[in-house]
Amino acid sequence: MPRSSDKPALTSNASPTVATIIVIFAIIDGQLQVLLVHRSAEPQQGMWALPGGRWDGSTGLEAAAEAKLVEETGARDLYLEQLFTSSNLDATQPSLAVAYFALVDSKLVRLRTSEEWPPAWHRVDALEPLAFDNNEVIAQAVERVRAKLEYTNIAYGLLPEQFTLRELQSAYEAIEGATLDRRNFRKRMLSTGIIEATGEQRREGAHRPAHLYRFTSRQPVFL
Amino acid sequence: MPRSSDKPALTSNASPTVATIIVIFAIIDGQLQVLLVHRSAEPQQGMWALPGGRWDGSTGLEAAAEAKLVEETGARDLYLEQLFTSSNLDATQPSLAVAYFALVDSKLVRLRTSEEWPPAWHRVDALEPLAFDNNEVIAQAVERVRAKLEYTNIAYGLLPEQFTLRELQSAYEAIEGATLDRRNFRKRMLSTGIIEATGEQRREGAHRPAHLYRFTSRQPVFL
DNA sequence: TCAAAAGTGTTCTATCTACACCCATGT
DNA sequence: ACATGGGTGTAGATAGAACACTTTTGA
Repeated sequence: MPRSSDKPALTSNASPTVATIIVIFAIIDGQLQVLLVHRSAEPQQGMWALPGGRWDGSTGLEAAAEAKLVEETGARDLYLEQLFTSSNLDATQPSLAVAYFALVDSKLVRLRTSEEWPPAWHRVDALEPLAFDNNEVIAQAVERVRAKLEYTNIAYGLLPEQFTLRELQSAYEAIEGATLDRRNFRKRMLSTGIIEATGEQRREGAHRPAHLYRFTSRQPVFL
Repeated sequence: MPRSSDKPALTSNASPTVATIIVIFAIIDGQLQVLLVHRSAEPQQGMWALPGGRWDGSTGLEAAAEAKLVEETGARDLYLEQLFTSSNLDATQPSLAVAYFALVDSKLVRLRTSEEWPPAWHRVDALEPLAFDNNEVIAQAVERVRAKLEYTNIAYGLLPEQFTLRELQSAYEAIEGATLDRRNFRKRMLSTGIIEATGEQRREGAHRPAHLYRFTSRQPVFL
């Protein structure tokens, strides 16, 4: 889908640089957190920033974002969705950033630890000022995830194959930033049909064991 | 927001070309229609396509899209929103297309007519095969507009400053592709508070005059 | 037997849906 | 007076919100 004009292209003064950046979410310690890297080079050296990198055009955009995601998390087959594209005018040359967001199961993630400042999880509700307009990008991503939680099954990206209803509810509560009623939550989840019981249970601790559930589909589904 | 990686950029093999394309919607003859241009040059010469053009980097992306919109419609201050960005792998060089959609009041539009094949409105529910993946882009735009109609005031983009409830309802019906109950529609619109009576009426034809309404806000508002 | 989390139903409220008649005007 | 579209209210159904006690287990 290149140009679709009926007119010849304008002469470009400088070739734009294109970057992909990713907002990677996980639920950690019952909190919605985002993965940030430490900038070791100018500009904005020393600040925390979203992972990303220059797009070299050798693959599709989404494939490039996915590669970056795998590089940072070691995990595959995660939920990945495009957010938006922004252009930057104050740079010396035209540049674009295509932002994505991803949902990962924190238990599957293995972060790089070799560097002096390794990537780290940060709570979205208490972020320091980040490089570029990354705070704004994250805010938009959070908004999108919150909205989609209501009418899609995207929570599957945050949870393992099997999970208890309590774990699912905790994920919802972390993202919505509110506590939910256990009975109503259960009714809602089961009535929409996005999850189903596996028949198995999990015993842990001095209390009644919890039934395990799975998502009926691990593809994006609208309700 | 250029690169936000902690690593040096990869060497790019070719500079990507970036294009903006716009899905321009209007309600015409009670139908949701989209503005298409005729491709006079290869590739895809002779096919209908979405208006767009190469981004030269001299302005922001959205400003470029807006300029194209003004060029095609002659109208200003319209609703414009980014849809998504797609990359094209089969082109000889890397390319990106950033798609936008716009809502315009058909009465304000003055199309160019000088060319042999001037731009023309086409019904979205009966589109022929278009250039590139434009059919898919339009389908996504329609879906987005339908969804946003439910929980935002974006319909203001399609209507003049003042309008009757019947006109507003017709716009909703054209987009949703369904007929609505007059009484329920009125209650819903007024209870959400997105519109208000102007106090004026409009007489036309041998029947009771209709009250006129306006949107309480002509900025994007979520309900 | 106690502590700790899992599991379960009912009532109330608000919202949405369906539906039919009178009103103001121009011809 | 009649044809045309504008304007209005109510009753039933549905969905969401509030709310407390019993069950199962390990220690």
